[in-house]
Amino acid sequence: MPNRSWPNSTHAAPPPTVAPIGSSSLAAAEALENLRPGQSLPRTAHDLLAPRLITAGWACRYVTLQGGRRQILGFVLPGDTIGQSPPDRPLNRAQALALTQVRLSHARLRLSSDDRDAPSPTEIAIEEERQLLDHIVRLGRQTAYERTLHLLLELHERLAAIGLADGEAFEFPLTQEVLADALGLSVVHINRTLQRLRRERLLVLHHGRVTLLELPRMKENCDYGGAAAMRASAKILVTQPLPD
Amino acid sequence: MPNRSWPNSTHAAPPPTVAPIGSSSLAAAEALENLRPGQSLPRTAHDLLAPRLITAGWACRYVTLQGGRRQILGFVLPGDTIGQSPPDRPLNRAQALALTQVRLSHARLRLSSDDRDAPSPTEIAIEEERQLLDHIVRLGRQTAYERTLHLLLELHERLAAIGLADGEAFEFPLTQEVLADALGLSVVHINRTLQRLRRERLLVLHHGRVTLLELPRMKENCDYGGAAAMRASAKILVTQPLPD
DNA sequence: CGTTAGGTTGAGCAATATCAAATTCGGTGG
DNA sequence: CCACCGAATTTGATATTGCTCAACCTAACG
Repeated sequence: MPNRSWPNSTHAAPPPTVAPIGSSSLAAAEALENLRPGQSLPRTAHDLLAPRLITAGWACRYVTLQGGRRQILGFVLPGDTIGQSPPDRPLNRAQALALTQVRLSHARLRLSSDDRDAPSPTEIAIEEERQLLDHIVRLGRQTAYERTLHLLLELHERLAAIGLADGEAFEFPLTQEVLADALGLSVVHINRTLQRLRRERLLVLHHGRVTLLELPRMKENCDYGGAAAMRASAKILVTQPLPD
Repeated sequence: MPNRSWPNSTHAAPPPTVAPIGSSSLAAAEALENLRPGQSLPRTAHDLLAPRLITAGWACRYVTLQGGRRQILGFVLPGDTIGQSPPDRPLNRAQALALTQVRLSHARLRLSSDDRDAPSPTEIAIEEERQLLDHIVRLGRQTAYERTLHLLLELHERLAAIGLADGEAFEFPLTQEVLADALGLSVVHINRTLQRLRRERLLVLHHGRVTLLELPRMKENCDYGGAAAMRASAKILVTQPLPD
C-alpha cells in the first residue's frame, strides 16, 4: 500500500485553458487571485483555508502521510467555496492545492441572508459532508473499478449542476496520479482500470476531456446513489424503540 | 473486495454488561431508552436519527451496498450524541445500529448556551468531521496493519477523554466482523492482523477488553496524528455562527 | 530536436479476499 | 456437572486484486 512519493511539483507550469464559470447567480465574482497548477490555496493567519469562491479551475484538499503517501480528501470545483461555513472545521485545516489554473474570488456567499440563489454555509457543509461519506464508502468497500466509476459520476453530477458539463461530456483535467491519490490506488492500476472502462465502452477519455457513454450502466456497475441511502429521501419510518 | 453478507442479526441477544458513563458533566441524563445489540437507533418522522445522547454502550453509523457489503462510517460512544447539530446532515440520515446494549437519553446538549461543560452542536460537528477525515485517510492510504492500530488509538483517545479508559486498557465490545466493516477489510484478514499485533506485543485483547501496550510505538507504526495535520491547533474558535 | 510530464506495458510479487472447515467460548438445558 | 448450541474466532489452502519496478512511449514545449 505504501504507494510512493509524488514529485512535489511546485514548479511553474503553462496555464491550461480553463473555462470560467458562467453562472450569473454566483454574483460578486470580481476575480482577485489566480493560481497556477501546483500552487497551494491561500490560508489565513490561523492556518485555515482563506474564505474564497472558486470561479474557475479545479483544486483538491489532501493530507500527506509517512513515506510520501498522499490521500486526496475531495475535489473543489468552480462554484465551490473553501474556508466558508463554520470556522475551524477540519476540512478547512487540511492542505489544498490547485490542480489546474484556478481563479478565486473573495465573494462571501449569502452575505445578506436574502440572497436566494447562493447556498448558505449550512448547505455547503451538508454537501461537503455528503461527499465525504461517499468517499468513505468508495474507499472502504468498492473495487478499483467501482471507485473510478463512482467518482466520475459524482464529478459529472457536480459539474452538470453548475452548467460545466456538455451533456455527458466534460473537461477532466485530472492526472492519473491525482486520480490514484483520491481513490487510494496506484497510478498503474488506475491506468489499467481506465483502459478497461474504455474497452467496455463506458467512456471516452483523452485530451483532458471525458465523455460518459452509458450513464445507466455506469450507475448500475458501481451502485451509484444506492449505497449512500443518506441522500435525501424523507420517508416515514418510525422505528419505535422497544422498551428495555 | 465484495466481502459478502453479514447475517442481519436483529435477533435478541443476551444483554452484555455495559458500564454507564460516570461523567457528571453530561447532566440531564435521565435514561429514556434502552437498546439491545442489533437494534437500530431511533429515527424521526423525517427518517433522520432522533436527537439523543448516548449514556452507555457502543453504536455505529453505516451504509449498505450491493452484494451485502457494509461500510461502517464511524462509532458512537458514550457521551456522543446523534441527531444533534445542524439538522439534515447526511450523517444523521445514515443508518445506525447498537453494537452492545445501549442507553439513550433525550438530553439536548447546550440547551442553554451558558452550559459551560457540554459541547455545542458546532463542536460536535467539528469532532465528527475530524473523525470522518481520519477514516478516509485510513481507508485510502493505510495498510490493514496501520488501519487497525490507528482506529484502536482513536477509540482509546475518545474513551480516555470521557473517563472510560482504565489507563491504556478499555472495554472493547467490537466483533471482528464489525471491525472489518469499519476498516474495509475481510474478517479473516482482521483476525490475522490482530494476531500479528498480539505477537508483536503491541496489545492484549480478550474477553471484550483490550490493553494497548506501547502507545508510542503504536503511534509511530501508524503515523497517528501525523497524517491528519488538521487536528485543531490554533484555538481562536469564535464559534460565531455565520448567517444562514 | 532534446526534455519532460504524463501515460502505457510487462513481469513478478505482496496484500488481501474467498472458501471451507475447525475450534473456542459463553450460555442453556438436562 | 455435562452435553449441546450458536456466535465468534481461528486456521489452512487457494484465488484475486492491486502494488512495485523498470522500461518504454508520446505529445507538448522551448
